Amino acid sequence: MPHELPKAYEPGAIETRWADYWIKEKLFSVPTPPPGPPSEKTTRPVFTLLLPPPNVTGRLHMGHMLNQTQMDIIVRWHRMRGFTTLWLPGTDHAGIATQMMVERDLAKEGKKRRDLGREKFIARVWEWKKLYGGAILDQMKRLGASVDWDREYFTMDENLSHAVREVFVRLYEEGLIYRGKYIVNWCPRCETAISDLEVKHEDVAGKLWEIRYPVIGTKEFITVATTRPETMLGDTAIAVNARDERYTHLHGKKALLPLMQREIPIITDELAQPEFGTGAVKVTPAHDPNDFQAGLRHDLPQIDVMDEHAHMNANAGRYAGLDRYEARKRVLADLQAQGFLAGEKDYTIALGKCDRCGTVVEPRLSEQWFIKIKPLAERAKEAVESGEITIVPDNYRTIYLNWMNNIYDWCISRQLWWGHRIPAWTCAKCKNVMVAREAPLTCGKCASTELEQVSDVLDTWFSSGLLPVTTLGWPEKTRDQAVFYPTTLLITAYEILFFWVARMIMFGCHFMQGHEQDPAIKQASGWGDKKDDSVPFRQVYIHALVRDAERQKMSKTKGNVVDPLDVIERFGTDATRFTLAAMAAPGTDIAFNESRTDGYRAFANKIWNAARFMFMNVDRVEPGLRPTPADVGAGASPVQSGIPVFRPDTLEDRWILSRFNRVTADVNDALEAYRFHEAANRIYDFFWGEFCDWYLELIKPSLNFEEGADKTAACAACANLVSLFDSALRLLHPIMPFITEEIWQAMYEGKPPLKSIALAAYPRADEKQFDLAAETEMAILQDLIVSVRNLRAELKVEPKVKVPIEVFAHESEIRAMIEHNQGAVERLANVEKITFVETSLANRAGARSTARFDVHVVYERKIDVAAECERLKKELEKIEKELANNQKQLGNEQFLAKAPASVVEGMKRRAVELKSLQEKTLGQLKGLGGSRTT
RNA sequence: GGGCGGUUAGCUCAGCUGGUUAGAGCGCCUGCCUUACAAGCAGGAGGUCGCAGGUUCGAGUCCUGCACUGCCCACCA
Repeated sequence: MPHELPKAYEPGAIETRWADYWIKEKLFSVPTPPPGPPSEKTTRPVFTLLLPPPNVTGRLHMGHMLNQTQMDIIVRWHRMRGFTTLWLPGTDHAGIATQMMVERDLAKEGKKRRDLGREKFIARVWEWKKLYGGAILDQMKRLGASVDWDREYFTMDENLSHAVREVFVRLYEEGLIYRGKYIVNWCPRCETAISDLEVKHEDVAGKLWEIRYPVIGTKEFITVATTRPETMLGDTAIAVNARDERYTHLHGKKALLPLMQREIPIITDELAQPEFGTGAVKVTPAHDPNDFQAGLRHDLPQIDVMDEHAHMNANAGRYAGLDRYEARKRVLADLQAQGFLAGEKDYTIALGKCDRCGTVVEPRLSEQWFIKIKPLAERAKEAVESGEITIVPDNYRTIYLNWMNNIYDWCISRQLWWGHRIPAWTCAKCKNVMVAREAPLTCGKCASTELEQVSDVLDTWFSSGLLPVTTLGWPEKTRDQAVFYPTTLLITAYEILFFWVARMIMFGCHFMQGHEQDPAIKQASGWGDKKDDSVPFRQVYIHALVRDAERQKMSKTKGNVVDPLDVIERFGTDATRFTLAAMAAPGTDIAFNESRTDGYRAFANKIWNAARFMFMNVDRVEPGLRPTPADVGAGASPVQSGIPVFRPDTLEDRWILSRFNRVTADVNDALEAYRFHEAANRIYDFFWGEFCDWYLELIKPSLNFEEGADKTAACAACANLVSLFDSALRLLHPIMPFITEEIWQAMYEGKPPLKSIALAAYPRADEKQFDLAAETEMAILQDLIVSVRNLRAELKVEPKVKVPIEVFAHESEIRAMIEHNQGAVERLANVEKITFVETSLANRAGARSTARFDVHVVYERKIDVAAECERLKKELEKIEKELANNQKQLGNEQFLAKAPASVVEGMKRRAVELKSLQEKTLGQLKGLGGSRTT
């Protein structure tokens, strides 16, 4: 074994080397399972996971890293447990986001996209994509994400685009896609419609203005309130509530719109609520969704007073050309001057802003394409209600269902250039619009050949919502689909629960329903009995957001973005992954804290040095020893797979074997429930706190031929050490893939039985290896050693001085056990000699007692008597407080009657212990000449 | 306006279905370069679990109210 390893672990070179190796060897590629009769290989369980596709021109941030770390842990874990494991990577063309970046780039040259024209602009975006696209995938490689790189996709790949067109046409034919002129959210900067989800509301201090409209034929005015006075230029009515008696006399009358001198009717409509403001409301059908609906009810004209830049247009009369806010100022000034402004109040408004660029969104009347969402939502709701899809943690289930219940039609058209173009054509002559799979040659209505494709593209989420079906070959019926659909799991952040997860469920259920596999394909794939399932995945795990150390959301504008690559550079990928795993308790956001990562870098170093220890000793004792290929990869029980079988002989062997199996059980359970922090912490505590701190220390004499150990014993210790180390590495591998691979490969001196530890079997707990007796005995031994160390510190014994101790064992078995492990006590507690005595040592100074033994360090104390008295008093106080509590409980008949026997029993045992401790501490205090003051 | 979280040691966080003495990492204090590891080892200090009630033999854990804090959803002028 290679013992010439550097003393400190340097992750950088090692990590990039293995990352490259995994890719070069195509270790994580999953070819389509071969046709033919099912073989053992093809009947293994399948695990499929779709990577939430990052934006093609994006850069890795902490959120990605958390997301990918969790996925990689789950994926590696499944792979090691023998699943056929497919993790599908890809990138999203990210319509608006990418277009914005290129526009910004163009702006540096002083150009706008319209200067280039559509075709040239798109060519430029593709260039940009070539240049910057996929950078994030390279970054993923650095994380060790074990995806199938041979199946990488891009949402604008030809096959995916084809599927998108097919979906559009089908939905249109089913009447689920329609086109119409409605009020949509319009971003004047992006010059496109955006969906409700892409609008972020923000409470800002605004004003509520009251405007008086003269009622024609009277001397009265009717006063309305508005937060957007500039839209009054497009008013086509005033509404009052029919129940509102204040306005009964005005029903049917007309008002004169100030500034525009237009006559508008006073109508009655539920839109106006008597409780609010003056009870009268201006109706602007072209600029407000509610007014729009009211307009339809009353057949009101729609007067659009703004253009796509939110500048006033010709309909705004002399305000034409002004920006909306400039127009607002002028309108207000004019109203004021003419005496129509009745009041101004402070008012908090929820201002809608474009999710992408932050520009204030303007409700705008325009021709758009929509998906009739309710029919799709029904099935998507059912899929979750029925448990076909489970959402973890389950509070997101409610959130999801709520959203589905209150869903509105989805505006899918965007006035952008970058994206999937809508497969619809307009006839230049008769304006007929045709939706088709391929460009039609002639107009279906007037036979004209002057047809032009609709210029809009689709919302990015339209294509990403289809990924589970399209990446596996839909609309064809492929073997991949038969095998891998439905995917098993989706891991994502809650931010995109509605944007993406909900849409995938809607689309997946809709398009896979009845998309029965050709029986021949099913049969040939060897997966024939798979239930026909339309859901895109069976489980969704929602994880938290990564925030900065101050819990702030990371954002570029705040400048508090932690660059994961920077962290990786300084601490290593393994340590960074471990940090994210260890902090990822379900439910709460993660405040990323570098000091934790620093701690886990130390953990990696600890593992490294434990490995060095192993290599050094094996080399010295039995250089030929190395793991044997025996069971690697077969899913054999832990500790026994792949290595010289672990043969417990000594107490520490039995103990560590038992502990390993318990930890293994816990880790598997934790991963099953996505309790990453628990899995990580269990391994950490085991490896450092038990394996390194105790086991390695305890086997040193055997390895060094001390305390009567002969060659056989030394070899046995080496074999067990190698065995256990191999298992521990496999247990840790999903979280820290690099260091485990490095050490594992080194153990096999470059000739491993498998190409990678990633393909080896994951440890499984064997309950037969649980050894309660060994754990109990070991606990006593540890307790004894710690007690002596404790006493040494109190007595201020020089570190190098070995001291004699006296031990009174309360039971003969305990005495025998301690005698048997005498060497360990002497070494680990720096003890010269152990003398067993037959009477209690409790009242002596420099003594300590537990339920199982009393121990006394024989040393002439040079202690500060006063300080020691203080300590004892404090100790006593604590004991007595607990005792009082304890006695109270035990004196309570209700408790005795109702509490489970084991609890009562424990309480009684504790009472005895506490009383004896109290007595002994008092004795010590007296021995020191102290008295109790409490 | 609805809904959902959080509040535990100086800092960052664990604590699953209520049960004997509430844990970890970092930081802090004391002492050690003990031939795997000073990125280490040994020992230690530090918490009335946000506040107030309630349920229970028993509450950090369950219920109610309050306070502070964060987030999501929402077409009311």
